[in-house]
Amino acid sequence: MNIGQVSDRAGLPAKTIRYYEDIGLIAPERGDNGYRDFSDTDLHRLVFLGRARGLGFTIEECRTLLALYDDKSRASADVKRVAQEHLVQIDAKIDELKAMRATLSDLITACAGDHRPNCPILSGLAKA
Amino acid sequence: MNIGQVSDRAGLPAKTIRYYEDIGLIAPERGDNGYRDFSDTDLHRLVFLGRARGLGFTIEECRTLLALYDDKSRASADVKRVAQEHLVQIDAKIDELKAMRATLSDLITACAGDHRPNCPILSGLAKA
DNA sequence: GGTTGACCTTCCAGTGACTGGAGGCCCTAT
DNA sequence: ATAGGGCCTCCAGTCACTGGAAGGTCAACC
Repeated sequence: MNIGQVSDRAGLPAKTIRYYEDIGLIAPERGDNGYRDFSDTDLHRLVFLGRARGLGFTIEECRTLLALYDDKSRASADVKRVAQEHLVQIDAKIDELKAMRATLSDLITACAGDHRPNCPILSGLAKA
Repeated sequence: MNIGQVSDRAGLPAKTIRYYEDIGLIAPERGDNGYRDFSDTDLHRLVFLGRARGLGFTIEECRTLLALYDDKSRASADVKRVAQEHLVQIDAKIDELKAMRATLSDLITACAGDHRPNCPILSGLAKA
C-alpha cells in the first residue's frame, strides 16, 4: 500500500505518517522506486496511533502503548496503569479549564458590554 | 526596577518577560548599563498578561486585550466579545476532554488489570 | 512517444509560548 | 581582587506536527 491509501484508511495525513516513521513509531518497507510500502500491520499500528493520539496520549505514551501492544506476554495491569495515569492528567486538565471558565465567566457577567469604556474584565485582569 | 524584582512581583519568569519584550507586548526603558528598567506601568502590564495567560488567552488575544486596556475610550462591548469568544473555546476544549475521558474511562473499566495479557484497552485502540 | 497531472520523495522552515544553556558584562561585598 | 549573583544576548530545543520547495515516478490519454 502506498502512503495515500494508508492515509485514507488510517485517517491520518501523509505528513503525519512520514513523521511517525521519522520518530520510529512505524517502519514500513520500501519499494524499488523508493516509495514506502505499507503492510496491514503498519496500517493497524497507524489506526492504533490515531486513536491513542485522539484520546490525548502523548507520542511517548503511544510508544509505550505500542510496545505493550507488540508484547504478546504483557500484563494488562501494565497497560491499565499507563491509561490510568493519563486519565489523571485529563482530569487535571478538565479541572484547570473549569476553574478558568468560572473566573472568566464571572468577569464576563460583570461586564455591561455596551458602548461605555468601563470594563470589569480589564480591571479584573489588571489587579492581582 | 530590574527584571528580577519585576519577575517576583508579577510572578513571571525573567525569561518570559524578556520574551514578551521581544514580541512587543512591553517596552521597558534601558539604564546606562543596558539593564532593563521597568516602570510601574510595565509591571501592571505584566500582571495583566500573567492573569490573561492564566485564563488561557493566547498571546495574540492578550495583545488585543492590552490594546483595549490602553485605549481609554474603548467600548466594554469590544472587550466582552473577545472574552466571550474565548469562553466558547474553553467550553469546546472541556467538551473534547470530557469525551476523551469517557472513552478512556470505559476502556479502563473493561480492563482487568491483572497479570494476564488480554487487554481491552489495547484492543479498543487497535480497532476502528 | 510525449505530455499531462496525480502521487511520491527529501529537506528545510515555521508554529506557540516559552525554556535551557553558553558565554560574557556588571555590581556589591568582603 | 575576587567571589557571587544578577543581568545581557544569542542560539537551540521543546511538542506534534504542518507547509512548501524542488524534484522523481507512475498511469492514462492523445
